[in-house]
Order: sequence, then structure tokens, then C-alpha cells
Amino acid sequence: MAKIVNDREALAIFRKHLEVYTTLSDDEYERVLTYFVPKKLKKHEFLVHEGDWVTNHHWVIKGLLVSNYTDDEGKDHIMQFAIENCWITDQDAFYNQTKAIFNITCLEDTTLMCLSFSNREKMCADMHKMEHYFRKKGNDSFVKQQRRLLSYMTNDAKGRFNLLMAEYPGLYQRLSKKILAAYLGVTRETLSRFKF
Amino acid sequence: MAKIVNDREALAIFRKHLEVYTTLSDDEYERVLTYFVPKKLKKHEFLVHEGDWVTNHHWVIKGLLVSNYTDDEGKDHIMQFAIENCWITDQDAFYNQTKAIFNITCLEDTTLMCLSFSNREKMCADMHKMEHYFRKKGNDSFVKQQRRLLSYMTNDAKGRFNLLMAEYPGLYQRLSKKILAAYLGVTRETLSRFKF
DNA sequence: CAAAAAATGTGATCTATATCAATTTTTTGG
DNA sequence: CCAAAAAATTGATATAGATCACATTTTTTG
Repeated sequence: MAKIVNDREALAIFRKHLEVYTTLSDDEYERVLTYFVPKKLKKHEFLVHEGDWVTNHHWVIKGLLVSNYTDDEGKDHIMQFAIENCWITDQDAFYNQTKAIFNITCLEDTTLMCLSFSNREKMCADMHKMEHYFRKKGNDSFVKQQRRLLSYMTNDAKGRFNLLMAEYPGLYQRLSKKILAAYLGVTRETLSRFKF
Repeated sequence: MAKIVNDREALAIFRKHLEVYTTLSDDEYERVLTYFVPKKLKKHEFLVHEGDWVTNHHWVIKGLLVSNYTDDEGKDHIMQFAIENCWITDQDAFYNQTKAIFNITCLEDTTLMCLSFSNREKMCADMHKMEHYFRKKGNDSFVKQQRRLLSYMTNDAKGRFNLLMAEYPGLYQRLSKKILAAYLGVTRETLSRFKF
């Protein structure tokens, strides 16, 4: 892996991220990397198609992806953005080894590290420290998602916009209004009438 | 603990729950129980007050609790119900060791097992199997919450009602319309006009 | 058991946002 | 660089659900 993804800086950043939650020796980190496979995608390409079996979780080294659900009436609803140093997949389909309900697409050229379900389980079984990492990271994800749910329950689109900007400063410049509206849960016409 | 909570059946149910995600010998299960402290509350009592430091996660042996957020205008929004064999706390405050934004109250007389933050961390450090359990359980909770978020994004209150009933059959009889409306995100007047 | 409190139901508005439609601006690919 | 497609804006309605008001029923409690 370290040979395949020949990006010293990206690997250092990932290690630094893991070490927010656990500590790893050089050997342990080398071992962690062996479970991953690299992947590159161009803008507009799909990482996951609705209906696919979802076999991988993905760490974003570079780029911007979006996880989108299209409802019965053809309306789009965005579950998640992922920029540099985020994980993204269809979690329901990945954890339960079923088929995706989301389309995950690239809004920019993207570089990823892929972690298969079986490799993730093996890594967690073999390395208690990594099981600890994923537990802690999972708790953080849960809390972040709960804040978004609460903002859906209590705020209007402006409040949800502020939450998104607090979480991902600078993301605004990288998104179209259409995509932003789909994330905030309003039509693009309504978003267009807002003055933030 | 096993002596304090002298409810053989409840303990057997909890063990069965853990063993959905991991396997435990008799000795290991005894050890797990030593990390917990029992608690009983009456209907209307508070498990967590908004503004409290949240030091415990709670496993519900018996009863019904609700986690409620009151917004600036005094409107209530229900994040979570917990019935028998559910975990409940203010996760953000618990995981990040800060103060609660939710009030967690009992809608029925309730029996709990409390797991402090430090005991949870110790148990996970000492017993890889329990770290595994909490990782897996955390993933499940994330996915359940994501389904609710998606239903907030795509469905009306009727769709969200159906999701709740699918997750907790029989809960309907135990809830007032006011509480149900606060969970579904509509006023009680609107709920009253719905015919399900 | 009786009074008070809480919950529930229903009618009459009001309002934020969706919808539909047409135009202008920006982006993209050959 | 230009033509076509996509995105964004703006106006005119329509509508689901909120709000306010009040009557009725049920539950709680001293």
C-alpha cells in the first residue's frame, strides 16, 4: 500500500488523524496501511451506484464527494459530503452487507483509500487499537449526525447552512446552489431567495 | 452487581443482547457486570437535566424514557425514546464529557443499569470483546439514526410515524399524542387531524 | 371524590415554502 | 471560442402545516 499510494504527505495526515484517537508505532501504522487499496476517480464518476453491493468504506485523500438519495418523486436529498480527511460510504449497506440506496458521486477529481468490510473486520480483530479507533470515530460520527438531525428538527434552512459551514469552512465555494439546496432540504428557488 | 440487580431474567436478556455482537464466557459476563451500577426512577423523574454533566450511559431493564430538546421558542423536540433493552443518554455530552442539552425523563417507572464514562473506557481497554461490542452497536445506532434523518428529509409525519412503529411495535399505546407529535415534528393539532 | 391540571379535538386564519413558468447567466465539451 | 446544456434568478400562485382560540374529555392529586 505504502508503495502504491506514493504520497508521503497524505499518509502522514492519515496517521495523524488515527493518532487523535489512538497511538501507533511505525510498525503498527505500516500494518494498518496493508489493509487499504488506493483508488482514483474523475469528477462526475460514481463511487457507489444505488443498488450496488457496498463492499468498501473510503478515506478521502483528495477531492469532494456527495452521497445522494433520490426519492419516489425524483427529488434529491444529500446525506453527506466528504472532503479531504473524511470517511464516506453507504453505511447501512456497508455495515449490513446489503445494497446501496445512495448514489455517491465525485464533485471533483478524487483520490481515495478503500477499506473492504472483511479487511476492516480483520484489522479490528487483529489490532485492538484499531477497534478502539473505529469505536471512537463511530461515536463522533453519531454525534455529528445527531446535531444535523436536531437542526432538521429545530432550525430552518439558514440554521442548517450555518451548521454545515461551521463543520466544513470553505466548502461553500466548492458547491453549486442546486447541491447546497438538496443538502439543506429546500428547493433551489427558495435557497436563491435567501440572503445569508 | 449481580447481587445488587437481583433480576436473573433481566441479566439473561442483557447477556443475550451482548451475544448478538460478541461471545462471552460466564466469567467474562460476570466481569462485564462489575462495571455497572443499578438505578430506579419513578414516572416523571429526570435521568438527565439540561445543563448537567453527563457521566453515565444507561441500559434500560424496564420502563420508558424520552430524550427531549426544548428550543428557544419553548417548543419540544424528541431525539430518542428508550424502552426495555435500549441504551439511552445525551451522547454528545457523554462522549465529549460536557453538559447536556437534552432533558431525559421517565414516562413510566424505570429500572436501569448505569455505565460511567470511565468504567466504559476501562471495560473497553480491558476486554477487547466489549470494545468490539460497542463498535458494532455504535454502527447500528448510526444507521438507525441515519434512517430517521432520511425520513425527516424525504417523508412527512406519516412516513416518520410508520418508521417509529416498525422500530418499536407497541410503543404507540404507551405514548401521549403530545409526545408523539414532538417526536414526529408536527404540532399536536396537526397530528390530531391526521388519520393514520 | 371533587377540583385542578393536562390532554385532546376542531374551526378559522396565517405563513413559509413548494410549485410552475419564464428569463438570464454560467459552465462545459467539441 | 462557440453552441448547447446546466445553473441560477425572479415572479405569480398554491398548499401543507402552524398558530390561535376555545370546547370537551381524561387524568392526576390533595
